[in-house]
Amino acid sequence: MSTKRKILLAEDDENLGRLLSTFLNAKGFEIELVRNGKAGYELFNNPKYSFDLLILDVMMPEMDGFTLGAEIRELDKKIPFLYLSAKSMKEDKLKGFGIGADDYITKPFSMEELLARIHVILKRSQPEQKNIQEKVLVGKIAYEPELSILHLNDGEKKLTTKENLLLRLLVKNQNELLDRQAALRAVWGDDNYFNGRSMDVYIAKLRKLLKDDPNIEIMNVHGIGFKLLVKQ
Amino acid sequence: MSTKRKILLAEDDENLGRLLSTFLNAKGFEIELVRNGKAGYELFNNPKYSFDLLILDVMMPEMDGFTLGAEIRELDKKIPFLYLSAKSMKEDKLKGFGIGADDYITKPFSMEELLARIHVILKRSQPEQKNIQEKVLVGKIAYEPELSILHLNDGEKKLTTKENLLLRLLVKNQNELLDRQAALRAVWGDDNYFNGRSMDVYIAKLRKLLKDDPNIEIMNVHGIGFKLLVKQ
DNA sequence: TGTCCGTGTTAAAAATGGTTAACTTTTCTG
DNA sequence: CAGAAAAGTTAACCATTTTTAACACGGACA
Repeated sequence: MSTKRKILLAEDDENLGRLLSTFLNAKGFEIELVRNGKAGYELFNNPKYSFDLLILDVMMPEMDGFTLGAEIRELDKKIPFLYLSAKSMKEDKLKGFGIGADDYITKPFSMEELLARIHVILKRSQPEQKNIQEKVLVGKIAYEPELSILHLNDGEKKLTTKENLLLRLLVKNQNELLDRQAALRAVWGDDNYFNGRSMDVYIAKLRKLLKDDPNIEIMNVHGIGFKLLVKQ
Repeated sequence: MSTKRKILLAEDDENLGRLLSTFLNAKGFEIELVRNGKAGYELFNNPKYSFDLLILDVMMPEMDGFTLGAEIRELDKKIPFLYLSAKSMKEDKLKGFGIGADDYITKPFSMEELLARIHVILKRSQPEQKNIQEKVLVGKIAYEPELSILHLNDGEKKLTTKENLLLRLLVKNQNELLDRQAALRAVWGDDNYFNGRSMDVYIAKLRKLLKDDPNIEIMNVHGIGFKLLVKQ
């Protein structure tokens, strides 16, 4: 659905840099790591790159984080950035916020807290383009997940909540395996036997609906899950 | 230019409450102070008030800050709130962010830092000014929640108390899910069976009124709640 | 090759929701 | 204060959605 968020990480401590980079990568972000302020500025300025968020260490060689943040803020009034710093004094924090930072995290911190704070910032800074209009094409069939509508040959079909949740998952994993248990937890909240049977019923319903396009098939992978196949 | 920002402060510590209240007041905010979670919920829910930001203590009598935050988040997906807490453990912070808080500040903290963080939050959450104003446009229909008036094609319609409370909630969560139980508690005070049926009756009434604009739809999410869809 | 387990399918049961109208309570007004 | 009007609740009935049951089938594997 949504593309990967890109983060510019400026951190001179090799270990911390690698650690953060790996962690955030595993959490679904794309990370560019630089080791000093100057490199950070140049990468930010490089038109080949564009970022959703910057994470800046305060104490760095070449150019410190405060200076870097200030220069970047002059170039871009909106781009969110946060500071990581061992400097926990009130004055430093206020300086950071004064420059226009969105957060100021003092070391040591937990990775999870950093992640939570990143999510807060991204949530608030994304233009909240509620894409209610969004239409996806599944083979020849138009599908509007937000509105739970499937455009079939003989008119629109309004999907029920469960039909919609399940189809959305399948579509998200188009041509890839959708794990049975994962789907159950996502749609039914729990993967017990009865919910499993319920899901099988819904798979049958969706198959009937999707018969509209002969190139679509919901394939079962015995004991593992389902795969929404869209040929050619 | 812009009117004073309104903050709901829920803090049971008399001293801290007074201190914060005075400080933020001096900084140009309008503060409503309550001394426990229940009072906070009621004030937030009171249609005579509307806030730009909530500051919640975590440990409070009657209803703790985590519960309060969670209940409020069900009623309003957008309103920013932050926690103040003596609990500095990672798990508590993550719980706070998990509920949907915009920040989690551990005591003791400096007033200036709090102020800086408030500004960050307000800066980022301003654009989409979702807070209900004098007049809101729901699709093509003008709605004045303060006056309980809906401007329809064939003149004004004065809403009843319940109609207005329910519509106001739906509008606040435009295009997002409004949880059934949360709505019941907010409008009827209790989510028993009969109130549920009553609400269904009111949903029907609102649907009839909103038929004026064919792009508006109150969608049911089976067993979960309702969603006011405004297509465009 | 027979037996288990997971899946396909259909039908019926159960739960939830939509709507209308009767009924009760509250508010207004002469 | 009585009666009417408005608001809100409950009841009844029907529709839709979801779950459960029943039976059939087919692949995996001893």
